[in-house]
Amino acid sequence: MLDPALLRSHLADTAARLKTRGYDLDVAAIESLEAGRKRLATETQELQALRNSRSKAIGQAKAKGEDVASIMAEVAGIGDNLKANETTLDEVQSKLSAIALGIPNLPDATVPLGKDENENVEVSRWGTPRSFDFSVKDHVELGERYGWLDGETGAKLSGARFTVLRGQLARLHRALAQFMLDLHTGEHGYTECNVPLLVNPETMQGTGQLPKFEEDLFATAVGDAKRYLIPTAEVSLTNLVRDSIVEANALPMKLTAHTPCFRAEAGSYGKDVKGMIRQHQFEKVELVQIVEPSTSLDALEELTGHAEKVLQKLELPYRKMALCTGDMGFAAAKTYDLEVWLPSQNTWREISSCSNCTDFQARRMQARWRNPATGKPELVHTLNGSGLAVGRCLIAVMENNQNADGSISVPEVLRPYMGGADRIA
RNA sequence: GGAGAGGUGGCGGAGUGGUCGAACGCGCCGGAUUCGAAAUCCGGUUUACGGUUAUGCCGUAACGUGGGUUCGAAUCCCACCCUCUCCGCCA
Repeated sequence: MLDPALLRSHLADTAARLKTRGYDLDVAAIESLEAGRKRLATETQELQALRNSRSKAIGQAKAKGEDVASIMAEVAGIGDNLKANETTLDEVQSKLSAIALGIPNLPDATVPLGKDENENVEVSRWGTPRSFDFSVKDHVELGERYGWLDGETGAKLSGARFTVLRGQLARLHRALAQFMLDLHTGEHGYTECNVPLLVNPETMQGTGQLPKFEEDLFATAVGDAKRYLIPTAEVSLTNLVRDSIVEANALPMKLTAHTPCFRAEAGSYGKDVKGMIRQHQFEKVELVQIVEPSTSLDALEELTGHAEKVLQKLELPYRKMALCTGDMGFAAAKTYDLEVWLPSQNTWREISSCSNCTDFQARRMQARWRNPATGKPELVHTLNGSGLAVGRCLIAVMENNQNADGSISVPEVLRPYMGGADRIA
């Protein structure tokens, strides 16, 4: 959520900034609702003040044993007026808040302007795509060869976009997740968390998935309780500080978790249908930081570096992209994507997305810290990033490390997790 | 699933219809005392929104959530959520 003050006092400017990310703010609707809200709020408060003072007078009169009939008569009509006013005010406020919950974050000033992914800016590149002296296979072919990767059975069990992994490939998948967690906890200072995968609607609203993107989520309903499967551990980790005030010395808070992620992938029909690039269920090691507002831009650089470190240690070539205003996610003020090289597609594919959400999620969550300078609770800034998507990372390792005979070399850093094996076949 | 207890300010904990935004204690902040500290004493110590002759003052709202009764609700009624204890079941 944006600061409501922006919608009251700097509406035109805010609309212009949102326009750069392709969002059309309904300025006229907000102006008229806002005018009504202010008038109704003032009137309601005046009526309440009147009622309170009269009621108090009744109490005092009664205490002295005086007759209260005349005051009672005087106050009789207030209640109905007040109720009508409050009802209308509630309606106006819920309309305003429905609008507010649907407005994306404002882009940071350093974000390149652009309308879609074609205008993202390459910031840096690491490693060199390997040149093969044989014809490269994609991960599906490499995986099916040994019965490691089985999309057909996945479809039998659950439908399209589900995959079964077996044997050495399943182990390599686990090794990747373990390696990532160990790296982030051991060298980058993150605290490992094990978090709920099913969360309530309040939690989903806190990070911005609800109310706008419900169709992207898998939902469950047991009795009257509605819960959603997390599309990313960002949801659970970030909401750890929902409705709380953290002390300054607890910041920055650096959290990581390895979880399955569930995405409905509505609207992506026909995209990446083959293999395990785009699945309804995949695993990810997530990085989240809760920081003091003044440090969040630096924290984004740091957090992105932590994700990059995984790729570097795995010796996978990648490039770092600064997303343009038109391509950023709903909650993000600034985002870097990491794209890994996939030989079979002869292109770069997203494997991590690291965002600074500034106070956007914090405001939705009422997540605050006590600023020693003011002594007051103030909103924190939240950041998140994939470090990394395990399934896509597995694909990248398979394809980049494949040998002419179809075997796959195990990256040095994963060997301890693979019983010392240097290749799987 | 059955039975019971409870949800109040940073924490503990009073408060069962009328100056209750809320006693008291702890914690925290400022001051006094002290060479300094401890102890002691005095004062202060929630948040949001609105208005202001604004480093202050005034109004409104908030005692799990949402409704209801009432001139007036932390207090009474209803529904829901959550926590705890015991029993059952269970990885």
